[in-house]
Amino acid sequence: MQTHFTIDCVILTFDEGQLKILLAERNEYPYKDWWALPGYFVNKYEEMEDAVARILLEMTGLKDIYMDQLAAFAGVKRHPEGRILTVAYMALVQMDEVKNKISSGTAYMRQLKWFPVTELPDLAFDHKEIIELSLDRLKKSVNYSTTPYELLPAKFTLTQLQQVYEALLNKQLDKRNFRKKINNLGYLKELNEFQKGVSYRAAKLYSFDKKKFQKTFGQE
Amino acid sequence: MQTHFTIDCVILTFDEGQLKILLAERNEYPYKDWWALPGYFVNKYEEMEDAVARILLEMTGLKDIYMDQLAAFAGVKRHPEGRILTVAYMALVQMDEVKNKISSGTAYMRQLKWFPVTELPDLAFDHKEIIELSLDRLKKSVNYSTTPYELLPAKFTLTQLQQVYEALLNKQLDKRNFRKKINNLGYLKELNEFQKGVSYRAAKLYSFDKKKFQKTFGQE
DNA sequence: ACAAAAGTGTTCGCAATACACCCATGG
DNA sequence: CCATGGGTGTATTGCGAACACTTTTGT
Repeated sequence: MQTHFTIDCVILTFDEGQLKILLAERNEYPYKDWWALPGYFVNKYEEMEDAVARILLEMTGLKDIYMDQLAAFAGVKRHPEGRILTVAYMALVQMDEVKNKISSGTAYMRQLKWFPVTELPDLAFDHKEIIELSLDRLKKSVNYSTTPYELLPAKFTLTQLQQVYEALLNKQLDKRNFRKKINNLGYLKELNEFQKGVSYRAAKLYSFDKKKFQKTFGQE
Repeated sequence: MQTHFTIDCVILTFDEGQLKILLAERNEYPYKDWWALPGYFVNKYEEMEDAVARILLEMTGLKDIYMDQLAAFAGVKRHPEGRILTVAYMALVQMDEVKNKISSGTAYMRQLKWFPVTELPDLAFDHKEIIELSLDRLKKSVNYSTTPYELLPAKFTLTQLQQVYEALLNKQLDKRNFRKKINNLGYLKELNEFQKGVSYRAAKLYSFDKKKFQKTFGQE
């Protein structure tokens, strides 16, 4: 009547025009040497939310990141020792904020690496399925949530925003239509600042006004 | 590192113009005499999906019903014996098909009863939260899924369909606009049959063409 | 001057909304 | 003949989709 209980973390970011996911190379059986989602066991007297934060920190070095529950996976045959129930959580992070903080503080994995979601390696357990579910969920959330802005730095160009949309929706968008739509959203602030360090016309920077978003959407 | 593991079932139907949920009166501590979602423990070597079907059958007498995973709930303090992780599943059923089959085959609960979701009793554990999550999820699915038709008998009137939409969305809809929209969906079949036993003009019956729905929506 | 990406408007069709009356039936 | 719900159309508005050229900047 009891089961082992783990948390797995789907950590996504946007980098080099692509959605990327953070994977760990396992250093333990089963699936030694395979790539897998960062995850570990929940402690006996630990609240699930606390476990999520702890495991995220131990496995990746990241903290203070909001994680959303995806689903529970509980195949009896997932692991030779018997059922391991895992609850998958998903987080969106900004590459700039995170890239120097990533570190695996555990011997249970050998290294961490970002993979474009379009070029995933073979994955341990049912982790491929978990990732696909998370991408599906994200796709549905693009137009109703803060999803795109969680993947971008605080100041971003409209082209970057469009690339995020395109990566999430997995299709190309028309530039003029996209910008028209974005203009009507009402929760983007046009800054008087421009992109730097590019060898072509610098784009204007925008920021996301979370308060306005919540007012117009009534929470989310 | 191990946890108790249960399944809880959110079973919804549409009856007397209202969304209703099937609840069980507990006959065991903790929360003896409280109303709760039908649910029970998963066996050690049992796949989660099998457990869902078994528990649904044992607790309610229902079988061959598709259940969708909602989420996992795992508060350490939910139960005096320590953590009980529960995975909540949701099903939509048609009252006509189901009303004579409902029976609790377990001493662990005293009776089963349908409650309008707008008039819930006090609930055991965090079951209120689970129900609210399921209603949220349903609301989002109304326009993109077969949700409304799973709650209705095979033949239904447009007014019934509108009532289902209204109950799910929790707001009133305009009759003419609703019917126009429904007409454009393309996956409803107008039958040459009429409502019976009403003391006013009988409404035409319609049926849901699942194949057409899947063709136009590409699965769901 | 060239390469690269920024930025910008119009037209069309569809879908959502608002809104009120007559019709058919059973009792 | 009356009560009850069934059934119907039009005008307006906003949004999504299609579509191509000029401007700015750094090198």
